Amino acid sequence: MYKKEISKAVINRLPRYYRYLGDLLEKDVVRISSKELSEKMKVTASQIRQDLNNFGGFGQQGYGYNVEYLHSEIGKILGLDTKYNMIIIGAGNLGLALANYADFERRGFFVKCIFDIAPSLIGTEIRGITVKNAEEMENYIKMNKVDIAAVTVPKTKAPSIASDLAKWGVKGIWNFAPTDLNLPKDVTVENVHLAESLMKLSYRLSGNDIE
Amino acid sequence: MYKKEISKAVINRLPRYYRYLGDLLEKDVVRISSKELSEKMKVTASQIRQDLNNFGGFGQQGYGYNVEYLHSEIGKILGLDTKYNMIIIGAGNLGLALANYADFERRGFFVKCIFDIAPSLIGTEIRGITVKNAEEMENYIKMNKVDIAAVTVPKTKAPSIASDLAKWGVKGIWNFAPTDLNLPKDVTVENVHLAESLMKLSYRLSGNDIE
DNA sequence: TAGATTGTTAATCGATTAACAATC
DNA sequence: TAGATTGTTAATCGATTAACAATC
Repeated sequence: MYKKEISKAVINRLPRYYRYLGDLLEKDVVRISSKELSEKMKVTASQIRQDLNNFGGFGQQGYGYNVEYLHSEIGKILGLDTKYNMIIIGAGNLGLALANYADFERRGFFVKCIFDIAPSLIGTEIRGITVKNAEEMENYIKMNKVDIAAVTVPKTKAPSIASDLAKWGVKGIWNFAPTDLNLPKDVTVENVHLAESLMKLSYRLSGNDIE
Repeated sequence: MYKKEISKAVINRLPRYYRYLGDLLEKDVVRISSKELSEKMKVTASQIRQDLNNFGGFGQQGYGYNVEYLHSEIGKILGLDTKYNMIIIGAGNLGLALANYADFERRGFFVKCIFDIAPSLIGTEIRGITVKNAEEMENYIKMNKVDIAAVTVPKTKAPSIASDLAKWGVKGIWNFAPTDLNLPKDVTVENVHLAESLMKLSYRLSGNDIE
């Protein structure tokens, strides 16, 4: 079956729709029109309808969208109906921050363990998640299903660790190191480049932005 | 003087150019052509030249670009020739991770202090940065120049804290809370939505992506 | 000078918005 | 039924790529 390729711009917006619909759900809102949602989200109603119709007709003429249904459907599109096993490489503050963020579990992302090389950290525990010796990583990955590895190691170490992860079968890399990872194309890399985010803020503060 | 508005897509790419040029600089590369750079970065040479020419002609026909000069010019465009005073709101793991990331200082972002409400954290120190009582925040901001506030507090508290920050004169908010902040338009908000980043990864892993 | 590579214009491609017929 | 709002096509807008004259 031919599947029309969905543009990256659309995908990037889906999590935000999901978040707004989740918030509405919590407020027990039952239905919402693209117009109302567009006003809350500060986008055009047209864009919302276009985006959603990439995946199917989730609404009803004259009524709008059922919040709970749409929320759940977008969740499925995003793959949030699946459980993912995640490991964290690097038990620095960032690694620990991710391990501590219990909210990921609510979305189906389960942190199974953390790997580090520092003897002082190995064996410690955080929210029941053990810090293991990085030397055990290969074996662990081969013996357990690991869907996602969050890489929070220094820039210099990230590329080789990522290659290893890919070699050992990890298909999803959540990369926090300030470098690009060139991996086989069956491996998905999602980057979080904090320094670059801060530079964008800096640009807009600096007055080089529209005056 | 009329200044052509620079598209957001271009701005988003600048930090990445800056990073690649910084890496080249460290390797003592003196010159680079748009073609070579495009191959490294996996973009088109045309795009690089278009992007740069939004800001002026940094290159030289027949030669290419001087790495050091271009790096420095992009740094200026991004406002990295300025010093920014930053505070962090929330001394959780994420707040501490940011405080610990000394690399920001190299780019001109100086973390002056952290604010929290937990008595157990107040008064502690990290890399010489003190955790202060959140009640002192208003006074601190009014007495000191604070350019950027990194908000790493829970979703429920973020909007009101951000409003306060704006009211007290902070013009740059680096928001890590999973919510949108609606602030006066003279306040710049840069969001880091980790959960949304993870959902994008999930989407691509889930097989809803192009098969 | 000849070769290389930019800066820039023109062509293409894709994404967003507008409009409206379909229909609940 | 009449009104509302979707799904979808068409129009517009913007961003990317291609091409090439300018020039180092």
